[in-house]
Amino acid sequence: MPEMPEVETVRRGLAPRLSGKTIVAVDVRLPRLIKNCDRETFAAELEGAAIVELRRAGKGLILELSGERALAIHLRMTGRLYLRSAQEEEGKAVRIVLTLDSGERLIYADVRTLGTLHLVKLAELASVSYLAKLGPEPLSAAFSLAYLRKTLAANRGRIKGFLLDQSKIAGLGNIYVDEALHRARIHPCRPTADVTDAESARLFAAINEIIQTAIDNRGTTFRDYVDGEGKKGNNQQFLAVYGRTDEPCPDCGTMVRKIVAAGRGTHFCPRCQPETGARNA
DNA sequence: CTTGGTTCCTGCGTGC
DNA sequence: TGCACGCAGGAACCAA
Repeated sequence: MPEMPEVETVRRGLAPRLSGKTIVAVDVRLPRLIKNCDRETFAAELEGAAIVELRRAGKGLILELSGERALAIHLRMTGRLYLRSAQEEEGKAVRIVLTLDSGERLIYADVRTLGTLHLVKLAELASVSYLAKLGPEPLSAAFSLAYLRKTLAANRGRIKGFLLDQSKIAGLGNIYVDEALHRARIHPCRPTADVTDAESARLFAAINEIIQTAIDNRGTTFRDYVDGEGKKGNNQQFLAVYGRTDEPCPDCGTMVRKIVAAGRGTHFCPRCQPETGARNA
């Protein structure tokens, strides 16, 4: 499940290897992944296009092309974007292949086929729904403690759903939300409006630390994620609660519990993250 | 306006 | 050993 650190790792790996190359052939094997045009238009517009750069916005990848075009790619759950030489095997569940003038192939693979591709004019990138309403990103200047406090106070839901909402904070997904809440010692079902100043300060630091560590470790491979070279991440060994149901909390030894919150599997330590939140005040 | 529930999709783990 | 079933979850969509 690629979140911001995984998508950023893919971007960093691929960007220097894609810049300046030209797409010479397009092989669309699953057209339904292309959301805003048919496969013929997709192929016709991409063939001959040069790659200017690869950018990222939240969990989205944006391949900026010559001719004021852009290809927006969202990996969703099991999407993979990686480069293969002409000789290498293409891998499994390959859905779209872009062959470059170097002979390399930029491969989009996706087991569960929930990923999306939008080919748009550069000026119309904001019309891609998931790019239109992104909040500030962790580690950016726009993501400040003041912003977090103000937005938490204005929201009426619970903290787990709030942190998953890309319009509030861009780039967090289920793994890093659980990890950040654990580090901040906040119960996932806590109403956002009840979060104290001390807790919001802990949460602010936790989000930035968790995301920075995950980027440093080239992302978390829980099941499917691989980087632009097809390699797994290293961050999974540093997870405290995600995927560790009934294992001891690394901080206190209490067994990690799993519940459903905001419709997602949610992992937390009942001792470090008590329901009231008053214990650590 | 907000927020919660449902749906999409397929491989894998579980249990009988 | 084989098979049915539930689960994984980001975002669109709909309903209240």
